[in-house]
Amino acid sequence: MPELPEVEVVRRTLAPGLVGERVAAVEVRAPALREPLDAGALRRDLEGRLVEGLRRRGKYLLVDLEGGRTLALHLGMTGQLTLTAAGPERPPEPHEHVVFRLASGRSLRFRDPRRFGLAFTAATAALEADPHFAHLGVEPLGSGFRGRHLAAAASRRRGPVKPFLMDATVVVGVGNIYASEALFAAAIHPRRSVARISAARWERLAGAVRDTLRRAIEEGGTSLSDFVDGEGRAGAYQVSLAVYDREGRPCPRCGAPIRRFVQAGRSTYHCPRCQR
DNA sequence: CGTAGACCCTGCGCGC
DNA sequence: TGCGCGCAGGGTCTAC
Repeated sequence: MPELPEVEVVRRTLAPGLVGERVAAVEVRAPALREPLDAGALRRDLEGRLVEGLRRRGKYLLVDLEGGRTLALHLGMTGQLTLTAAGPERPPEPHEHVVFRLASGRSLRFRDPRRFGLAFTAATAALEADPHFAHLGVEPLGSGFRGRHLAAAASRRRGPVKPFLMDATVVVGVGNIYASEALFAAAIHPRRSVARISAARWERLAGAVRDTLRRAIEEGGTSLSDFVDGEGRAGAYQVSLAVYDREGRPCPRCGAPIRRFVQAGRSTYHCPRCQR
C-alpha cells in the first residue's frame, strides 16, 4: 500500500498534531513486526521527549526527537499511523501494535495487520549510516533525480525496466503501483530491457515518475483497500490510476484493453498498444 | 556481480 | 453457508 506518496501524505497530515508535542508514554503491544520491536529502546528514546520534526526518506517516516534520537517508522504493506481525536482515548483496535501516548492526551497509533512494518530508533546524526538507510538511492522528488541518473544506474545493470524502477538502491519510494503508472505515462513497456532505453526516454521516464508521485500526493495517496492518512481519511488517487488494477478495462489513451502479467513475483499492468 | 524465487504475516474476495 | 485458493501497496535472504 504505502509507497512514497502515501508516506508523504501521512507525514503532512501528522505534522500539525505531532510536531511540538511531548511523548508521555510508549506502549508496545506486539513483540514483533518485520524485526523485533525493542520496547526498552523506544521508551528510553521517546518518553518525556519533545517531537522536533517529521521527515521522510524513501518510504520511511522519520520522527526527530529532543535528545538527538530519531524514531524511524516503515508502513510495510498494511501499516497505518493515525492520531486519535482529542477527548477520551478509545481502546486500542486489533493490530495496533504500538501506542505513542502524547502529553496532550491524544495518541499516535501504529496499526499493521500483516506486520511487514518497522519501528526503531537511531542517532539522528548517524541515520545515513544505519543499515536500513545506507544502501538507499536518490529521492525522486529531489533535484538529483534526472534521466541521467537512471541511465547511469542502468549502465551497470541488465533486465527489464520495471523491477529496475522499483529497486530502492536506484531510486527510492517507487513501488508496484507507481512503477506501472509511471511506465504508462512515459509510454515505455515494462519488459523493455534497461540496456535498450535511449537518453531521451530515460529523461521522459524520470519526468513521469516525478509527475505521477506529485499528483498522487496532491490527491491524498492511493486507497485501494486500506490506506488512510494521519487523520484516518482515505486518499483519492485510485480513481486516477491509468493501468494499475485495471486488467481488461480500456486504456485511457487508446482504448485497448489493459493487460496484466507477473514480473519478479509482482503484478505488472500495461497498455500493449501505447507502451513500447 | 546481478537476478529470480521463496518467505515473512493477515485478511479479503472469489469460485466451488 | 463454508472452505480453500490466490492475491495484496513492503523488503530481505538464499540459490543460481
